[in-house]
Amino acid sequence: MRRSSAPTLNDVAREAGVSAMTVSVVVNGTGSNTRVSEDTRRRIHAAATRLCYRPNAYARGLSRRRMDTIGVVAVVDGNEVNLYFLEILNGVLEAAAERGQNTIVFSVKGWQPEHLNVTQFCDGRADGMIFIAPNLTPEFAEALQQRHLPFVTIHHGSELPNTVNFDVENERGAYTMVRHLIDQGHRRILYLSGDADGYDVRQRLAGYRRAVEEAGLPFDESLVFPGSYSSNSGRQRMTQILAQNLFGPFPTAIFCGNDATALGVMEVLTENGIRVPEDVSLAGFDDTLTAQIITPQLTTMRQPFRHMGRRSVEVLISQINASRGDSPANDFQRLEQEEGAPAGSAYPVQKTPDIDVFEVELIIRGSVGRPPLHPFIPTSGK
Amino acid sequence: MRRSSAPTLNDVAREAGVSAMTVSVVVNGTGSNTRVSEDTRRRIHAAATRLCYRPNAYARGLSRRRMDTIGVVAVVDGNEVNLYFLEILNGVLEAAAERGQNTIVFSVKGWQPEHLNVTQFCDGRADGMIFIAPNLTPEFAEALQQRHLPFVTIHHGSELPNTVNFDVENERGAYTMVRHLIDQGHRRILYLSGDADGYDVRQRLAGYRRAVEEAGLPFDESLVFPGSYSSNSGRQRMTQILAQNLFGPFPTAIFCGNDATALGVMEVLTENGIRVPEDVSLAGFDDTLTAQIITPQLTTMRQPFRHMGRRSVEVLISQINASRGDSPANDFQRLEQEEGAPAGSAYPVQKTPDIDVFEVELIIRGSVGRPPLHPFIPTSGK
DNA sequence: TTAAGCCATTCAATCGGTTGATTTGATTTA
DNA sequence: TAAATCAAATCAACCGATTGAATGGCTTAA
Repeated sequence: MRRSSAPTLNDVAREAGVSAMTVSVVVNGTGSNTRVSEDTRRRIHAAATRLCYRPNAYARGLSRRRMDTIGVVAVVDGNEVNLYFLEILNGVLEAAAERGQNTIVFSVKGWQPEHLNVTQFCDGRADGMIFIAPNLTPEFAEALQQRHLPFVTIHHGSELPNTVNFDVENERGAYTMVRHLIDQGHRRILYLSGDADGYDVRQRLAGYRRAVEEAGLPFDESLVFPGSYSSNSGRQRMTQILAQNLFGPFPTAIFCGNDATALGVMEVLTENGIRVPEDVSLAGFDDTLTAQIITPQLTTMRQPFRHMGRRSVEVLISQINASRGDSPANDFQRLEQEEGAPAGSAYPVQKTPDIDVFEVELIIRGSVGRPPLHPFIPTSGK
Repeated sequence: MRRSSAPTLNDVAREAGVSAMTVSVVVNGTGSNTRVSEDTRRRIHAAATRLCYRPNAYARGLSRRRMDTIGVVAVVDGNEVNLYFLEILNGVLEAAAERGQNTIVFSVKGWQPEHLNVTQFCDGRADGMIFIAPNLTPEFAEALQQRHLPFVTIHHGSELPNTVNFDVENERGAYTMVRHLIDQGHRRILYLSGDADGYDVRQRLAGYRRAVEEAGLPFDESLVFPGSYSSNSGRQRMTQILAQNLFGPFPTAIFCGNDATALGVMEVLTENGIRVPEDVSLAGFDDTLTAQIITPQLTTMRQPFRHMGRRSVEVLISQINASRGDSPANDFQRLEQEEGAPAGSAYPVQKTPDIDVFEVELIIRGSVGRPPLHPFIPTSGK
């Protein structure tokens, strides 16, 4: 019984009156110089078009031992969507498509190490992996390396041996923001930080501290509230802070470790009739899309998410290429992306990228102003 | 030269001192009853664990002729990210993972029909496709069907032959919202609609009209502004409206065809010192995450995005199963998802889903209030 | 004792391609 | 005219699995 679905190499061969191998050669442009006569080539192309032939990606990948596919690990985690994940993913999708690479999204429930079974990424589906904001153990990284699966990380929490990680200037970012707040006249700056054992969290805290101390202000630990980088966490902590009036005079500015937190804080402030920035200034970190949507718009540090996604693809691909010794691309891929790069040059092959720390940019919007003459006094919930 | 990377079936077989076929049988639990002796089984499992064996997904897919993978088409389109896409994708990822299905995201630059090359989805990578908010021509759908590639659409713009489409009650949604506005006392309701030739756009407009006419108000076409469903479009049109003062008395309420538009409108209103909802009420449609983030929070119609994503996976899978006659799942998949469903029951196989129109829900928040006593009078830009 | 039956395992073909080596036949060179 | 050269196409093995049919050893019934 003939298969009902897609036409195969053999169907095309039959249709064109040649053998399957010839078709393969034509389709892939292998040794395109003189191997196949112009006439045959035309016949085959005609047959392929007539049958709407498309090579089976998996069969091809199997024999070539390369899938031209990169994997991205997505966290499916409760209900809160990580906005920045989408922005990075966008960059990844774009860059991958430009290079004729496919993208496959692996979904993982939560980033707890126990959920991260190395082998689930090692089934040949992807030539390499991008882990976004993961919580990988060194053992995990080692296991991947042992399986010869190239990978890069974005926003990885700590340093991993022999691993390319893309991150931003966390310390300088936080420093710059706090410096900005201080320049505006703020002296008591609350800091809603992230999970205490995160790498970036520590870096940003360090930036906060440096800015404060550099300005000759005391570093007051009671102004720092660790939590998680989510709007929920921001909401909870802010509520608690207002209710319990945990410290002396109310701060004139609140710096949040990321935008999501700031959004949660903003909600609570608004609910309590505390105006931003008249009563208290608010700053975030990330510049996710929502930052410019809320009112007032959020002053924040911009992370070049899309760019990071793109860059991680580039580096990953060169890593993949380095781990074998060949060049990519074939007729079909080329055909489908005429636009874009000249496509003549091979990809740069470089072991280690020169850039893996991206600059952040201070985005000044309406949520930060000068401190009020008389700092806000919460009506204690007590 | 031995391959450096992943161990294969043969490696395991050698390690366990049996043939590859036996390993295959053990690994897949095929005819698990009595075919393989307990002892051999144990030896094989041991060997597999020792070698960290994981079956190559593609080789397996090739011989099985099923990849256990569903494809989702993502639009990589300029800079504006479709928030709702992520929300649907989340549901898809979740539901797919629960069923041991993988998800592969295809990226397409824009939804113009000319970008939609049918064959790009027909390379065997996915067993079926989910198209989100596509602009598919009937020819395209037909081509897919001809290639026997099961697919479903979400928010498809028009009716396609023999195609399952998931959508929401567009007409009733718009009707309900406008009704709500009228109930609040509004009489002049501006409607910022979407692209005129969209299906849902027409439906929502119909709902708007019905509500207006049912209330005995005249349907005034000069109050309807078509555009695109983006925040940019909302910004532009609102700016224009304010500048040109295009109609008589300023409306007391603005209904936007989707949340993104409403966000753009909100920005412009705020910039111009027009207060929401004191001066004008504002309503959206979608209930994306941002709706509850902005201040004031947006009154909107909730679409069950995640649920739609989940449901589309279910239906797609049953369509895939129907298009062959078999049952899915294997040892590895089962092993990796112990939690979740009892996994005992087969998937329901049904040709046509009974539900493909989802209910929307009126979410009342702060952006809608009673109309002002004296409607706002814009200071004409002229 | 022999045929039948059952277990446990292996054979061999297949999925849809790729690729280095090889065949075929025509043309050129010695 | 035989040998060497070269273009055009094919052979056959392989990628890593799956699967229906076949094998061999052993037990049980006739």
